[in-house]
Amino acid sequence: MGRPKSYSRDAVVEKAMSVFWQNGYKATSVSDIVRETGLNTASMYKEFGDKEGLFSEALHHYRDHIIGPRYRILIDNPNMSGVEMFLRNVFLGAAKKEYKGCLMMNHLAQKNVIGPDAVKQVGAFCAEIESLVETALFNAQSDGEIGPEKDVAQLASFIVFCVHGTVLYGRHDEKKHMIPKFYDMIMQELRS
Amino acid sequence: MGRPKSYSRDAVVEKAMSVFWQNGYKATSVSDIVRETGLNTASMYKEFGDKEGLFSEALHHYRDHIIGPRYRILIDNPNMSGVEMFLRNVFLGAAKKEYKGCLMMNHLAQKNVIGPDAVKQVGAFCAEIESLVETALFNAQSDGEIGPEKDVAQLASFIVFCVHGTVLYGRHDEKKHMIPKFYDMIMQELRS
DNA sequence: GTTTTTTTAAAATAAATGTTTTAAAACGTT
DNA sequence: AACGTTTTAAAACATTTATTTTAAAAAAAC
Repeated sequence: MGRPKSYSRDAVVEKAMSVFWQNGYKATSVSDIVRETGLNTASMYKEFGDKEGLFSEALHHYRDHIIGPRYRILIDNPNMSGVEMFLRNVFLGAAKKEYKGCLMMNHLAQKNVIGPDAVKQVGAFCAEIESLVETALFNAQSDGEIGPEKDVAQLASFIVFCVHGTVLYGRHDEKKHMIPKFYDMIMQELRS
Repeated sequence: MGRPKSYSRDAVVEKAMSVFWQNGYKATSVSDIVRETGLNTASMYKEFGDKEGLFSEALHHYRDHIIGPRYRILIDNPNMSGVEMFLRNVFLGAAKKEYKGCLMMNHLAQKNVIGPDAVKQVGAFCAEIESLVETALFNAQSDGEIGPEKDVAQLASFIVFCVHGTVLYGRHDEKKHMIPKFYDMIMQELRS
């Protein structure tokens, strides 16, 4: 049934994700993408509809393959030790990341530049991760691992902010020394 | 001699800075700028040469009017109390900022998108503020206000990272609760 | 081997964007 | 009021960018 594709959809999406991650949506042209991925322009439109469709796939890929696995540990362990493992993993992993920041968070302030679908996707993602952390903290509170007087929702957003806004967003990756400090700070805050 | 300008250069630069700050260099078109500033296209090219020239002026304005005054306190007091006043000022001021992040830091990872002059400007700015903090910390060390065993250069970059990467970069401005926490964390780190 | 289906390469189109030009309007100077 | 200079408005131009079209190439199905 027809000529087979000469490209791998997954490989294209992954490469496109890298480019979008590196430059941002608006600063990435379709030409950039076809150059970097080797994908043919027509094939790109056939496969993804338009530039935003590909960006949307890139966001999915990011969620499923880059950030998702990091949160997996928190899904499997929605409790204090899950939070601790999650943070240790993220804070240590931050040093070896290729690109800077969180692809989603990087586009959070660009609602007028990325399309409405992407805006929704980013919003849903933020709500999702915050909820994950919140649930784990809530359970930790039930288990008596963090004080009953703590504002769990507030702590959750604080943690998400630190993780995505600062550590994943480590533009200054040469300054790795701050990473264990943030880890200590958060754990101290949780335990105090 | 000749028709006087109907615009104020300063007002134009300030408005342009806002737009660049809000959208980023690449996602801001010259049309956006002339619409927002009311400046005539030809006047813009006469006055600033090209888009990058205007961006460069915007960076200068940001440095001189937005960030500069924040660091003034550190220039006038290159010592421990200067650091403390500076941090308090920045951390409290962060809540009321109109736009998100540091205009310079926002473009740090966009070396291929902004022109070479702007890249230099951003680099110089980063070196400059780091040096300011470092000098103050060095003096604080001489004064015996922070321990002699502290790595002052490391602390300086940590502080700059926190201030610009996190607090000024407060995309999540609804989560203001973390601001005093960062302040406490840094002061505690300095004093411990 | 012909047909059928789909990909691909390259050119074509259309819109946005950066920049320049042209001529008219505005103002100070004489 | 005429002159010289500069701004301004609008159109023109060139380039980039997103998207579509066209026809040739490639492989599967019959």
